[in-house]
Amino acid sequence: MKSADKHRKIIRAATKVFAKKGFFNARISDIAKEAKVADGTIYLYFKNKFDILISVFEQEIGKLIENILLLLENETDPSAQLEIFIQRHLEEMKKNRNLAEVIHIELRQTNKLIRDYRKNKFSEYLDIIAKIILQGQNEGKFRQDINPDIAKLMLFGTLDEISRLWGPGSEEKVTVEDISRQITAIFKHGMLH
Amino acid sequence: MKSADKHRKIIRAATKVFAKKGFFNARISDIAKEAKVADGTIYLYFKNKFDILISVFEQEIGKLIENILLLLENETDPSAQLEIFIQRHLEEMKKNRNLAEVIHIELRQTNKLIRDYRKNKFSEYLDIIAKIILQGQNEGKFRQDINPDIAKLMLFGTLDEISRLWGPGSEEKVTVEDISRQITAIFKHGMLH
DNA sequence: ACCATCAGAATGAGGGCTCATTCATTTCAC
DNA sequence: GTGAAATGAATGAGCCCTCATTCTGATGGT
Repeated sequence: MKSADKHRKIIRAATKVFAKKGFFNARISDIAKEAKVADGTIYLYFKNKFDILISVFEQEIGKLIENILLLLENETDPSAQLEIFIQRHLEEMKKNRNLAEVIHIELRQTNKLIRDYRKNKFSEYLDIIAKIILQGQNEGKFRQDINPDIAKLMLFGTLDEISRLWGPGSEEKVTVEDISRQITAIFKHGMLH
Repeated sequence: MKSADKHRKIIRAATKVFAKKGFFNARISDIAKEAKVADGTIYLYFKNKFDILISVFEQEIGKLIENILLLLENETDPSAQLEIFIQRHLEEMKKNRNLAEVIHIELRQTNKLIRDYRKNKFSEYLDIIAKIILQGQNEGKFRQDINPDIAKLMLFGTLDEISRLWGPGSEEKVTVEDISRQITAIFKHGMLH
């Protein structure tokens, strides 16, 4: 039986290998070895190397989207929702470094190839932010002159860059809470006195 | 004579090719063809393919640093300096898409390889931001509880993500001025009313 | 002015290696 | 016993870099 279990096992292995070596330096045999299957087996579950990357991303970001949406349900204030989003994203990136690396490096490296795909799953993630901001504007809590589509990119860019703090070769002891607080503060109130 | 001219020519060609295809998909022969030299000639000027990337990055970001520092000299107010930085960065990325792509993709893709280098040249760029913020704090204009090293990452992350708006496959008509104004506003005053 | 000599710049064909992918064979589940 | 699943050795396409060779133009001897 082609098991969903094995499918997952390969994805998990691939995430690890991609994170460690980058897509282009990752060998199929590395992934196979990590997943404890034969090279050929991978091709029973995936079309090609690139298809593995897509699947990794879909799987991981999908889980994150679900998780965040669930958390947001219990909170109606857009300002608080923003804080939740920020904290949850950073938490996940700190915990799941492999995902952070894959988003950080691979999402960009393969930008040109992945674009169509990105239009689906990744923008779904970004749109969570945009919706929160729009909601805030409708409730008169956020400034009207902000373009949610710009702001969502600002926030994601911020988070993505910040999450490198927990990447390899960083001795940072900064906590997610501290950073979340700071980012949230700047986004809400700005840097000026 | 090994001419500096040819060196530049190869760098220019490489920038173009890297931007278009990404580092790993760029062929030495592509670069050679674009530069109108023989494949072998490239190895008279560069150690290897990766060395070309380093040089491209060094060259381009170096010019940008010089240029921005010059502009900042004429302005003492940190708040205005921030605005200048933001606008100049985005202007450059819009004008010089090749550089934008190289920063965007390669800086990340080759993160692991380039790290030593990054500690030098790239952080020099980031430190311009940090210094402005510190200055603002010393003058009592920016909030004291902001960590300049976090804020610099926020701003760079923001700008880097935003500059994708002018990347290939975007029909955006947004102007640099509009976006600069918006980003500056959020950074200074935040999103709340 | 002319040519011989030469240093070193430029060339580009192809060696040699690295993988992504395939497929003949084996193993396994029922 | 049969067909699906798994295997991993074999394949071959692709490309970085080398190096034997050619080209260029500067120098100096006559």
